[in-house]
Amino acid sequence: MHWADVESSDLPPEPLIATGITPSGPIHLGSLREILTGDAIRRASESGELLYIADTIDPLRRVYPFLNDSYEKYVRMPLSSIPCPCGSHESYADHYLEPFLETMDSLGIDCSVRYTHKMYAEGLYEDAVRKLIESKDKVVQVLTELTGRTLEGSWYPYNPRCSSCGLLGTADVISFEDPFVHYRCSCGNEGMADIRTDDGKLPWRCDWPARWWILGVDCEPLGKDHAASGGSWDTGIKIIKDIFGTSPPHPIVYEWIQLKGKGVMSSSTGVAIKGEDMIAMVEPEVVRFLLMKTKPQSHIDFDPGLPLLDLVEEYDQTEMRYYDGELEDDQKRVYELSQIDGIPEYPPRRVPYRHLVNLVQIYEDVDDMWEISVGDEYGPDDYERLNKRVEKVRYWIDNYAPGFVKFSIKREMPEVSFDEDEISFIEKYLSSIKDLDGWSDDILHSLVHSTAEEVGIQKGKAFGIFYRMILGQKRGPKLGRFLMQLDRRFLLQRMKETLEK
RNA sequence: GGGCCUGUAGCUCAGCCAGGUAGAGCGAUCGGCUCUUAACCGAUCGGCCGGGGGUUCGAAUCCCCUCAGGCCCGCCA
Repeated sequence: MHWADVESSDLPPEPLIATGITPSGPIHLGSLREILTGDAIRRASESGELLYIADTIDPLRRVYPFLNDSYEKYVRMPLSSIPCPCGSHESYADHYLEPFLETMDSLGIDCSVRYTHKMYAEGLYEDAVRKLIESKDKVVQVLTELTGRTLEGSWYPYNPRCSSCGLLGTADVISFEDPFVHYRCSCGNEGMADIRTDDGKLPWRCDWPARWWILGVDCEPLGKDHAASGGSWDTGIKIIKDIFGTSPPHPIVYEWIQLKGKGVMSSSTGVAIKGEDMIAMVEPEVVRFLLMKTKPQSHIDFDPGLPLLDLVEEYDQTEMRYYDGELEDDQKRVYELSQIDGIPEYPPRRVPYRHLVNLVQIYEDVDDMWEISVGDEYGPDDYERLNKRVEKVRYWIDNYAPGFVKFSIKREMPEVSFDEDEISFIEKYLSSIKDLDGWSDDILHSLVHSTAEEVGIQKGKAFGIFYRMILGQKRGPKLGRFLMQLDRRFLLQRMKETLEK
């Protein structure tokens, strides 16, 4: 049974699944794992709802490396109240959230988005805050017991936001006169926070169980950092049981995704691939595939370089086998859970990604590529799919491909020279193919061998001639196939030109 | 010190939850083809399932112990 089906069998038929993020920086593939894990569970359940809770009231922790120094003054201010870094979004939080929400949409994730600053502003937290404040001693006891630390005397299960400086966590609570929390801020301001509004927030360890209680959460994927003993998951369980009197959600602990050779993905260190980047380099189905085929508790070493091609190829192959009926149940399920918008009625035909890496560098224009190279083998229905994949391949080549896969056809004769042997090779080869009717990969390829033998030069040298003449570099794509992709007149013309020099 | 996860073919992993003849992809080798790469097709090679013990007619799978690796564990989230 697929992991998503196993997990959902432990849940009520219509579970409420919650996941969340603090949008303090670019949102990366690791966060995609959280929401996609939730999405898989939702799909595996008969029906149910998936929530994406953006912790927008959370304060900016520090000036991250990707921010400029002007953000110093916003440290400790809620992300929803900080100006957008680029100026075109409503807030700092939206700046990072918006592209990610678009990515989630492209991935076919059906969820409703909640913003914690709005949840507080709408008064959703009122009862929870009151309960926690009234049970303060009990809360302190839980946190002390489970975390093994002692809380400061000034600790309070509610952090007011100072009405003067706008910062969170800088005020000491003096008293609670329902529904107002009286506080004194380190900036000198004294004020009152209304727990029915977003005048303040709960500290994380209280906020999390409060959410479960308020929303009635049945299931929540959580990163392994939360799951460590004495962590916020442990304390959350105890708080929801003892203070709110209900049960905690069913947890699904997921492992981190590492960037091959660079360590764990993390927004704050910049070791990360943004969600947007993922769907820019491969189809969204492939992104889902990566996460659906891997159990949440296994860590993933993601390598966006050459191994990315293996991933795409594996997806294509799984897809073909799905329609051939060759897949085992689990693999079938992986394929189904990887789809964006239902399972295609007919098997989608895709030009192999690996092959496109070459074609894309030969043809600037997709229509030329279609016309000259792939159109014969594929039908009109495949054109749109090709077009999309070509965009992905281009993005990959520009951003993640290793240098040796890159080349460009030189429209003008490159600055290269050839010795006598090479010239006579070109002459012989040219005269062989000039009047040849049936060009094919094999013929062009084996002709290189036979011609090289006739002229008496090394074969490696013979192959190199073409790359130097056409690409201006020593190596290039597999030759027979490559020459076939070129415009025939261009190839002949280039060879003649070389001889004339 | 505590927690979670992972050790299965050269590499990446599936199989473990519901015990019943050890799998896939990639790589390698060979052939197709006197044949560069990052293509294709076919075949072959490759593993006392980290180690030890237990349960069982039977263990990669369940239980206990052990070794190795990864990550997490002040506050905050």
